[in-house]
Amino acid sequence: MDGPADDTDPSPRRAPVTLRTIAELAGVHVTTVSRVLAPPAQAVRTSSPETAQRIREIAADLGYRPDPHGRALRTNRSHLVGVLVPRLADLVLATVYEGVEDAAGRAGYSTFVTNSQDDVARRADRTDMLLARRVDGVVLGDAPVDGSSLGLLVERGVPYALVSRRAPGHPSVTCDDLAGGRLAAEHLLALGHRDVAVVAGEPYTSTGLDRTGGFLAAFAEAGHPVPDHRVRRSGFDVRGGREAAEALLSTGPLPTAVFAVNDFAAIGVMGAVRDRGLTPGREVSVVGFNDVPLAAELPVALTTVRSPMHEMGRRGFALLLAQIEGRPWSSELLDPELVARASTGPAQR
Amino acid sequence: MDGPADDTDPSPRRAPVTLRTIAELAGVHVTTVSRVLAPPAQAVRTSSPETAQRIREIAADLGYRPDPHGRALRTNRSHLVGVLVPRLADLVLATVYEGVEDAAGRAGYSTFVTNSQDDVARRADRTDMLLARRVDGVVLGDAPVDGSSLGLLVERGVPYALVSRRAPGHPSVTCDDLAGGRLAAEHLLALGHRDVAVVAGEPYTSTGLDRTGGFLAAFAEAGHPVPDHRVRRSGFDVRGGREAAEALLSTGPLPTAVFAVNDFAAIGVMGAVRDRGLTPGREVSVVGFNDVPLAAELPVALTTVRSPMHEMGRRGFALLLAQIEGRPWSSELLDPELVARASTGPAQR
DNA sequence: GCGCAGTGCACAAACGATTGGGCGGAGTCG
DNA sequence: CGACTCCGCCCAATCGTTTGTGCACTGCGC
Repeated sequence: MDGPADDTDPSPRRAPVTLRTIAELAGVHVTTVSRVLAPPAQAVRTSSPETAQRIREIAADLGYRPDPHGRALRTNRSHLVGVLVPRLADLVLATVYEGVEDAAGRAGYSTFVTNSQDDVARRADRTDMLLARRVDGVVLGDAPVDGSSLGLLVERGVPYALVSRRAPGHPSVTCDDLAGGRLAAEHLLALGHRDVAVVAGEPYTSTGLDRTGGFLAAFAEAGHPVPDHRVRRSGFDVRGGREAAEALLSTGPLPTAVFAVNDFAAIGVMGAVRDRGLTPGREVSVVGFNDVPLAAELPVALTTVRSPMHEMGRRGFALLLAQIEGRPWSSELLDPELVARASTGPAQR
Repeated sequence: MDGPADDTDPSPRRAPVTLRTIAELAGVHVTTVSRVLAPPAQAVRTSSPETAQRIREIAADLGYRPDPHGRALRTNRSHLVGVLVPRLADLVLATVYEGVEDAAGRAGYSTFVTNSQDDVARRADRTDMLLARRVDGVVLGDAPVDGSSLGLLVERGVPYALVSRRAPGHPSVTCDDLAGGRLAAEHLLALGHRDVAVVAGEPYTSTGLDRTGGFLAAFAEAGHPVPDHRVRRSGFDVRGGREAAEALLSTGPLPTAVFAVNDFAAIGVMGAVRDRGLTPGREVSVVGFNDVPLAAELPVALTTVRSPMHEMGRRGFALLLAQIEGRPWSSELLDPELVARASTGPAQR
């Protein structure tokens, strides 16, 4: 269709502008240029105002951008961070990543993001790739709750921060999922629901565990413990939610409400509910988690617990940066918020 | 919660292993090591089998990974490519990106991905950032159909490839969207639909334009031209589809079918249909585009035109790589495929 | 007039990898 | 036995940046 570029190459990748280019034009040594152009913070041995001004003008004219490889080689700082997520096609993690990238960009860092697919071998492989790229640190959005898989990083002394999923003893920024589970429970309790079921997510994730845990604790404390057979593990996607819901809805009496630990799983639950000729929010209430934009737009708008996904990403990067720069830091727990919509209503019996 | 790391730093980021480390252990010069470890393709001036073997063993033992910065500095090749997408939180582009990353990884490249938000200023800013990082090329998933915004790349002589959206005269790998629009039209025509509407996407994208164009052409050729007021631009997300559908459904007689150029927009259309007390697939048929995984899982499974998103990403990278390596290349058009589901049925009057 | 401090630069050595060139030694051939 | 070839390896320069140190000059105080 287009064919190879003809050989009268229009722009032969013109010679890059380096410190030396500028130094020659300004009639000074590269050292001087380097010092002038360095961030003001470390401005020792400064030049005369006129020289500095002249150098800055030339640099701006030529559109000088320091070569990150030269810099990295010399300083042993790549200004690169790796980001590991289960799947980028998962809207939740994609949003978290946007937050990471946002904060990283502001701090002069670039990010590599890659999918681990929640697979042990692949995670190791991708981590290895990131380290080979000499990243300054790693943001992990896919950590299993037992903290396994962190060994390689710890061993190499590479800073890391967990986001979305936490693991005890490791730096993390997560949503307060226990509190979030409770919010969902309190909402359903207030609506009169006593006989409920939980689509609990993957048991190796703190998100699944904590949200389920908070929910169950609140029901137990209210005097309505949820029996084990009403709790079922699931994937975090639509199919996972649907499958779990089908199992939960087909055994014994119908629960009056279902809590799914993820919005997409909740969408799957609604599908299963509808398949049985029922309407979400009437015969069976459904609560999700995360409040993805889609949730508000569904035919039956989804009641859900909003988690600050973007914010988690931003703070996760900040936590990582604090470690990289040797500043004090601490893990964070961000507040969830209940958003009541049409998919929940008074318990019907 | 965790506090700063205590000062008995467990692993002081142990000294990295370089060519010199290996050379000293093997009792040879770094040059020799470098040549032994270079990809076999350029194996000139090779060493004796014994030396090579010894070097390779030491390298493997020490887990040597060449420093990409040193290499980039010397070779002027960073093995880095940039990827620009409108939004990573858009499942379609996230999937395309997975394809790019997949192919890039196999070829020894790493990728920076970043959101342009379809905003001119932001796109320029992000492109600039990518160039500052010295990428070897750029994959563009957000190109406007008029090819504007490509100036900076052309001017700098940086190779690029368009994916998902094409622009005449620029290298691209896209779905044959014209054919895809026709597929949707033929499906509806076969079901007896004559009075249809189109949710057309953004007019600055080839995806919106071509899918709409193919659809309209097929209806016109069948003798049932679609009047202008039945075609409405829209965003590519649920909200955009819903808004466009509300406008289309509220003027004049109800169309018997709606074609949305994107699955999420189609979900919005289904929401609007339902809001009017109608059922998708009965009173109003709905066709989407892309076949995202969610489409099959919806309460009313969505009829849609499948586009090879992952494949587009992989081939897009291959197209870029061919340019980087100076091999011949050409743009590609991948075949779409109709997937009929419950959201379409015979025309009802 | 001399010493001294301070200013404004320059010099040079790294960081890790690649690569053209050179140099001994062994093998080949006449 | 000498010349030539080729093998196997080393030398040194280079990419662009940062940074510790040194040097010349100015101006000041005594």
